[in-house]
Amino acid sequence: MTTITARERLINAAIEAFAEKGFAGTTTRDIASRAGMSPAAVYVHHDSKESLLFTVSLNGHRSALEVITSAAASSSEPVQRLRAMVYDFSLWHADHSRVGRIVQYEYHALTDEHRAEVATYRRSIEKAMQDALADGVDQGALDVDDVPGTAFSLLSLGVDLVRWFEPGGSRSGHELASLHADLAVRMTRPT
Amino acid sequence: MTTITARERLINAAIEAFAEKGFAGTTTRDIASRAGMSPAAVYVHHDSKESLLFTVSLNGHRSALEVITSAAASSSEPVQRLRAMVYDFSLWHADHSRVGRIVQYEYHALTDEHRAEVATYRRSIEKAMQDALADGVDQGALDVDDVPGTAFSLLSLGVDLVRWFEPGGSRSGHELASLHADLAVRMTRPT
DNA sequence: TACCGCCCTAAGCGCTTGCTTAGCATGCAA
DNA sequence: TTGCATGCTAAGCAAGCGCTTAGGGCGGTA
Repeated sequence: MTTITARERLINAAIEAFAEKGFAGTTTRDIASRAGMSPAAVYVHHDSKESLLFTVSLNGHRSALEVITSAAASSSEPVQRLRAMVYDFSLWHADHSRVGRIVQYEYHALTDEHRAEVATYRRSIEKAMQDALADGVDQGALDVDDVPGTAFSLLSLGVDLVRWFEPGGSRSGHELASLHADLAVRMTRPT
Repeated sequence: MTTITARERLINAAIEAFAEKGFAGTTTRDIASRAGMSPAAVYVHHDSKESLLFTVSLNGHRSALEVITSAAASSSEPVQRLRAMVYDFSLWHADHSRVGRIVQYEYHALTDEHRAEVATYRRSIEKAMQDALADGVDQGALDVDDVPGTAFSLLSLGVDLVRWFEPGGSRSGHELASLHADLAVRMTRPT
């Protein structure tokens, strides 16, 4: 059986609140009441509002990196691998649009130290996509003029989902992930 | 000669502040001091903090719509027109990354009435891109499976620039706009 | 000199903020 | 029964918030 600790309940409450109102627009009282606790309870389990943000952001970055890394390892055939990476990365952003919104839009609200720590994950994500494109070009399976720029653009498609995606909307996460994967193949298809 | 009124100075200060710290994270005292005025001066020229945001957001939406509309009118040849639209839209987001950030990320901070007003501009922008793709398909010059989805994805490339673009960075707005235009052509190229 | 209209500010009001402090209830060990 | 650790809260502090009020300074007209 899974027990949710008070600490985790507060983290889940913070995810809801930060995604809905932004970090600066969220009060610690709001987080506490979403978790069904008193305002002081936040500080029993967490150091500060910013450390709650860091926890959410760090977990989110780790999760996103893991998704794209395991997609990269799923195949050695360049087109199939690219498909899997774009599909899974976009699907992650649809399935975790609230965490994703915090990861992307509250990045600047982290302290300098915390932002630096999280930045290493971002670079790893970019590198994974660049490596997949470069390898595909080397193997002659993909045609890409600007590897870093194309890699960044492919990630942008997924990241931008968090700006507007809502579960239950007119398009499912799977549909959007398929669309992005198709576009990725078109973008890198040899003539 | 161009005179900048106190009202405009406050708007420019608000653009700086909102883009840097977000709407909720910005104080009216910060806006006033950036404009070299006292805190009370904000309310001499503007009704509220939110009405300042609305002014910035509305101007930004109008400007972006104008850019993509005139690009759409620049050519009747589908590939050239698509290139122009993607290029200009992305370049606008690079050149106006601070206003663009406010337009995109503070959309939810508007009042319901103001958000509804601004939403009409967003729909017009999406429609312009969809129409350009649909017309290109009709003329047989473009191959697009999912017109609304592809249109949205092309706009995403430009919009996502505001998340990270800084003038003086490693890539210029023109370089990024060229990249996006190239990718757009690849995405819609017939086999 | 007297007056007006325009811009702007000093001061502050009522409220909310992140966070702290002091202490209470519960359960377990001896 | 006593002692103590654990997990929480009531109350509140200093600071900062959006916004208002009352009035000062100044250029132009007469």
